[in-house]
Amino acid sequence: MNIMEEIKVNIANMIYKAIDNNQITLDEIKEKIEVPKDKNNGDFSYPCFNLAKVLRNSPVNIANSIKDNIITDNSISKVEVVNGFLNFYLNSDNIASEVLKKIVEEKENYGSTKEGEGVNIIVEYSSPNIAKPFHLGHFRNTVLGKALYDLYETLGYNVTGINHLGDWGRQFGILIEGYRRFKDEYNFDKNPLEALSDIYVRINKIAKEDDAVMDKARENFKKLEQGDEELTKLWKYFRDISLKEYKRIYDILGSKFDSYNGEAFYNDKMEEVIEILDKKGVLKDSQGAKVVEVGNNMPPCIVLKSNGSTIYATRDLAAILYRARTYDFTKCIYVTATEQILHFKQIFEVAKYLVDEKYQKGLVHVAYGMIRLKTGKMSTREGNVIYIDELIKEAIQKAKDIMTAKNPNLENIDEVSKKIGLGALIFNYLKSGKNKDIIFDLDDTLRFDGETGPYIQYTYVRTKSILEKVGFNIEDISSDSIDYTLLKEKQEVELIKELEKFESIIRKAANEYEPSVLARYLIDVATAFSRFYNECSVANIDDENLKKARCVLVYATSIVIKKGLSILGIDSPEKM
RNA sequence: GCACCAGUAGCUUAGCUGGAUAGAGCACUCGGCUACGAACCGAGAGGUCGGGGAUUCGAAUUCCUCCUGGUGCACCA
Repeated sequence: MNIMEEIKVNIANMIYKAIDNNQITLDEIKEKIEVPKDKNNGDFSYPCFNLAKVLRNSPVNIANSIKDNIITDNSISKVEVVNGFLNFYLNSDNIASEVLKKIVEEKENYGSTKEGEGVNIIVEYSSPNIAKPFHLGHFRNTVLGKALYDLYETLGYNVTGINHLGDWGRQFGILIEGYRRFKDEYNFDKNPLEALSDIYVRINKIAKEDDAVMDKARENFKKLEQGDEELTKLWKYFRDISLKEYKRIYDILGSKFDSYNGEAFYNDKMEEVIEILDKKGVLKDSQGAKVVEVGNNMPPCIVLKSNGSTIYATRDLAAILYRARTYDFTKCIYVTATEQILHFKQIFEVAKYLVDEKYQKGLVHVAYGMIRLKTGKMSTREGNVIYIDELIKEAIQKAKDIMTAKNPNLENIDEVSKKIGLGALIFNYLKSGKNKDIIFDLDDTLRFDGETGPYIQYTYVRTKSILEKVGFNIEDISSDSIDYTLLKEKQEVELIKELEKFESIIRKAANEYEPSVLARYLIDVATAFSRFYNECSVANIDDENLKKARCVLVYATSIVIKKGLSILGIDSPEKM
């Protein structure tokens, strides 16, 4: 339990004793205690309105009576009654030393816990359909999934990242058809993925108007599924080209995968799924296809198409079975766009028949909003997309331009501009809730001021800059020798309270599958530090004891920012 | 038509297990570099929390209804 949580429990106990009425339980009190939005109303607040009925008295009288009877310890500096709220002000001396001692002791491990030890979690993310270049949609997915991966890992879980490549399906029948027709028109040595994608766009246009082409595509895929040698070779070629290009981008983004087993991997694992479903008697014929009813106003889940072919749902079901056996997961998280909500609802229902309840209940779909252009939805087939490669290049170039203007003598300017450019890009896609659709706007995406990645990175650079100037080294200090009660300025206390939240923020972000919680928190930390920085000098003061205490505070801030950004997939440069 | 998501300041948004004056950032106006880095900080202006009803001592938050936008609704993934 972290520091504030302990204090909250403590306060609940004090109120419980002060009320001394057996109609109110300790848990009820604890549940009602809240953190006031306005800091002027204290650190914790207990609204007394709901007591009015039980105690047959006015909220204000009740609050006053609690205030008169309460016995506080030295963690509380003041109790006040305002409009029926009982407000508690904490003794900041205690918090300062508890928080900073903890950070000095734990260093880079601050914020990490072991609560997930021995628990297996799968995060399936990125999962691009191969033969298509990486675009903004993939980017949002990849960045979100990577953050979830790291959030759970920080909480001690044993996390497995799976890239469920879209490397199977009728689209390959189409692509093969296109490749046969147009391959001679392209230079596959130079930019193979671009060539493939162009072919894919072209053949799709033709297939749209010519049913014969679509029939041919279906036939191709059917053959591929049956293991046709020539087609398998082609398929492997497409896959290799694509994966090579994706891995280049994953490397840039710092995302890690423990498995690239995509849909094709399950080609020989679907038969068992069909058998199990059949044995359980839930497989039904419907208009020539084999389906499983899932109820709840949902259309049935198609498991075999009327031509006997499998479908993506079949592969996802095979994956659930395989993963339950292979990874013994407690949670299996799927990161995809909102369009697939129905699909996952369906297969999660069907999973009831395949795996134990433990696994079925652990299936989680994390859906995120679409990224659209001002002109409408992105579509590879329509050739109307933002390619991530180009966007990254633009971001890095802009960072470099700014740095050559502001800090022309910086060493490693290329390396740093890469970190800043990517920081801006990644942060932009993680800072708001995942449910929100995003309408792409280049100027907005590449902002560097205000609530952005570079703002937080800049704050980190300032912490390092101070520590460098005073020659601070964490290894040299012993925490006991430092008087943290000297940190009394408003800005110091606020900053310390922000740093204290780190662990509970990580937990909240993970529980809600919402990295934006962490992203927004880092803005708060950076803002609190900037205010401190503006008001409280560290290097230029005479009081050596105060200087030491402030140095630790600066150090502690640097730890939290660097680690927080790293979870989001953003590097912290030492200088910029 | 049915289901899910979203609608908060000019723009991007936080707050949504009900609590005190709805917080930020961008843009705008004003102030702060002979300063540990101004990619910063402070102040100001800007809000019918999509509309209407209900529940409640109290609603941006819960419920109902309507409007707008997005997405999905059987052999694509």
